Amino acid sequence: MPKKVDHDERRRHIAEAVLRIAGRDGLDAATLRDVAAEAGMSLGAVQYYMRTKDEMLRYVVAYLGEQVTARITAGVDFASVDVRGFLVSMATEMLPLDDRRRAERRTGQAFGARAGAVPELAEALREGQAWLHDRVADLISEAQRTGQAAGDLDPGHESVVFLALVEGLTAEIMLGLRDPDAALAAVRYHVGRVLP
Amino acid sequence: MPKKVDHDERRRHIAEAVLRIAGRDGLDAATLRDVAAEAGMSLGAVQYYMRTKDEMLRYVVAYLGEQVTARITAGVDFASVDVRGFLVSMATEMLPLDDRRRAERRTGQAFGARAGAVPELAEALREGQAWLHDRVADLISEAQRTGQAAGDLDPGHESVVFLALVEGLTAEIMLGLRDPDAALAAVRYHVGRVLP
Amino acid sequence: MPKKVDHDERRRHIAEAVLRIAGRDGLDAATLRDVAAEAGMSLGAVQYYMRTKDEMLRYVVAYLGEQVTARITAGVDFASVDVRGFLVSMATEMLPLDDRRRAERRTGQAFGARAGAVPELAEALREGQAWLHDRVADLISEAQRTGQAAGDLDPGHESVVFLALVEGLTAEIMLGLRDPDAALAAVRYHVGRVLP
Amino acid sequence: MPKKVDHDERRRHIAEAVLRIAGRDGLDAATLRDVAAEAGMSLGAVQYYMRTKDEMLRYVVAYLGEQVTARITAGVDFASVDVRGFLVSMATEMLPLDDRRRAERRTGQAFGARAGAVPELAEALREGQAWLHDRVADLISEAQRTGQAAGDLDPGHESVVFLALVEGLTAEIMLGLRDPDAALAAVRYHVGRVLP
DNA sequence: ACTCACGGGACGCCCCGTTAGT
DNA sequence: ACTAACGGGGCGTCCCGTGAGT
Repeated sequence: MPKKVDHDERRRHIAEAVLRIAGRDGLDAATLRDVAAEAGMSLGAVQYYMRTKDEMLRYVVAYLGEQVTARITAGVDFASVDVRGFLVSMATEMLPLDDRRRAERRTGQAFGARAGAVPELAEALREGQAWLHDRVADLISEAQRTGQAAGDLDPGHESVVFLALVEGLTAEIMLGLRDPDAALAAVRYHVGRVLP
Repeated sequence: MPKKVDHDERRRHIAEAVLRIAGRDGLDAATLRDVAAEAGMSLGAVQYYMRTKDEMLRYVVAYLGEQVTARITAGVDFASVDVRGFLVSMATEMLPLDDRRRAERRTGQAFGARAGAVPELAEALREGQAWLHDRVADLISEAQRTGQAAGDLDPGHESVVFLALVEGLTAEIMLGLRDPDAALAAVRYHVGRVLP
Repeated sequence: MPKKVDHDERRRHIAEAVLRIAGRDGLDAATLRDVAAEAGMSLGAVQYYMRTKDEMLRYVVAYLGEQVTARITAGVDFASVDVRGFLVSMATEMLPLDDRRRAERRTGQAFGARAGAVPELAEALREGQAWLHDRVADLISEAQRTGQAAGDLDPGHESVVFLALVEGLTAEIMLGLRDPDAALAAVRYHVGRVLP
Repeated sequence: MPKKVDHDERRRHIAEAVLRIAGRDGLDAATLRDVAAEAGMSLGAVQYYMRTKDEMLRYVVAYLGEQVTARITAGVDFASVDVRGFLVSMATEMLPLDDRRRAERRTGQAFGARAGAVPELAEALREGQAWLHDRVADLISEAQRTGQAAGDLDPGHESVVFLALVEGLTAEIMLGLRDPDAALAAVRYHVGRVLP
């Protein structure tokens, strides 16, 4: 009976190490060697679980996607009747307001920049985004039915605008162009105007 | 004085080469050697004009900023009374709707991702953004004075929202999450609601 | 544990390659690539054992020191009562009288020249020299006790003079200013006058 | 009538710059660029006077030789009847007891180390050394005639020993193995024993 | 007499991937 | 399941020499 190891647990462990490094020094600094060191294992071991660096990166995007959607769906109550509050708390979950989320977003952006060269990386992101879009659009429709929103709103467009707004603010925060509080205020302002 | 050469012309020439490469294969592919090849000159020559890769990158960000602002200010009429049209055409200039702009934005995003690790790179980006913000806010105030916009709008917040929206849509287009026409439609929709 | 290799054996192997190159074409010619070629291994392998060129150089100085002291202590009998013979054979071991020793001294001098710019290199040299000094001084004291040397000799000064003499002759031989036989004759003459 | 320039004056100016750099950071740091900067002229100008780096180095050795012999012969009185005092003051002139001499010797040693690879560099050094040897030997013979020295001294050997001693002490001082005062004391001790 | 522009050739460092070996 | 040893390739930097141009 050989030493049994939970392969996926090891993989997640490695992914976390990547996230920590990428959040600290940028994704470029995530050398296999450094990842191994950060994960407290040998270079060979890392390569045993992820045969190549590219495979590791792909795993990390997938892992990242899971994490993020899990967090978003966990923090908010989709059945809520308070659509306004819902959207604001959703934005709160998505914006890089603490270190953990900063690291995630930082890594996410790095992947985004790299996605042009490695197209398959984008796939995972696409799915999550589409799912979110539908969620938000549904909610706005719901709000119209319950009278929380004006009837002439276009749920699809509003959803696009809302998500792009959060995305854009995220990017700006990451660059230090916008401070987190101002970003949150902008979200509240926008939501307030859409759903008075 | 011997063979006089327009240094800044050479620098721009190199920057264009960087932009071409980065737009095609990502900023990571912008090796000094490849840049030299793309620019049709020797590695030594490139380094004669940009002593260091970092210096080159800094030059490219600055150059990129100039280009973008130049394009925006050129395509639109600041004295225009049609604020709505103005904002839409501004967004049209900023979104990656053609190859040239795709390449620019791609590079811009890559710089953004790198700015976390090389903080000084962020500075140039910051300035451009601040300038844009003020421009947009001013215009909205103007629109309020001429009655094009409702008096209860907050120009500052609206400016933040508008720019973040464009930024976010840009990112989504780049990732293939959103198609360009949908993005443009979303902008039109948003502007239409703010300035009816 | 996999393919076990005697690390220190490999390091010595590399050091020997450095010595060969430095003895032939000067220490400046000891490029990592050339060292690898001379050692019959890949550049990557060399760097696996010496992470940095500086580390390599430091190892070589240490190795050189060991070699020289080993040779000196091996060739002579410290318990010998013939102090005169001892000093002469010591000088014989130190002077660059054959190719091997020429190479060693050549490298040693190169390190000396470099030690000004890289102070930490000097440390290893210092130790060896101090050790030699004490050895010689002790022996002269011993000679005084056994009546082989005049009582008014100052062992410390004599030791300094003796070692500097050998050092100086070495330098002169290396430059072709003095031929080896003349140097040896000068040593014999000097020792003969001090210990008649 | 073209701008007349004293070519040799310029060359000396450059050589001084080399000496300053080499004395400060080692001869390896004497890049053409750095030399030009140190000399306060353009890289092209330096290369106009010394077509190649090798030529520059050769000039510097020659210049160094002149300087050193000039200093030695200037500081001492060859006609002196006090041979003991003469030798001590000669050593005083040769040992690296102040910054200027340290720099000179440092450079000299660097050239020595390089002389193996560039044999022609050694030639200049050889001549000076031979001349010194004869001078010292003559003086010791003179001392024997005037009764200052024992008759059984071998002037040739004593000269070799004396010069090698100074040379060796110089090297040791440069490495920080010996402090200058101790070196001077050793010289005095040695001379005192040879010429009581 | 002096300069600018340029070419080309290293060099040290770093990193990834693979395989022989437990 | 995990590791040590290695190969090979590439990147940024630096530096020297040359020659066209005042």
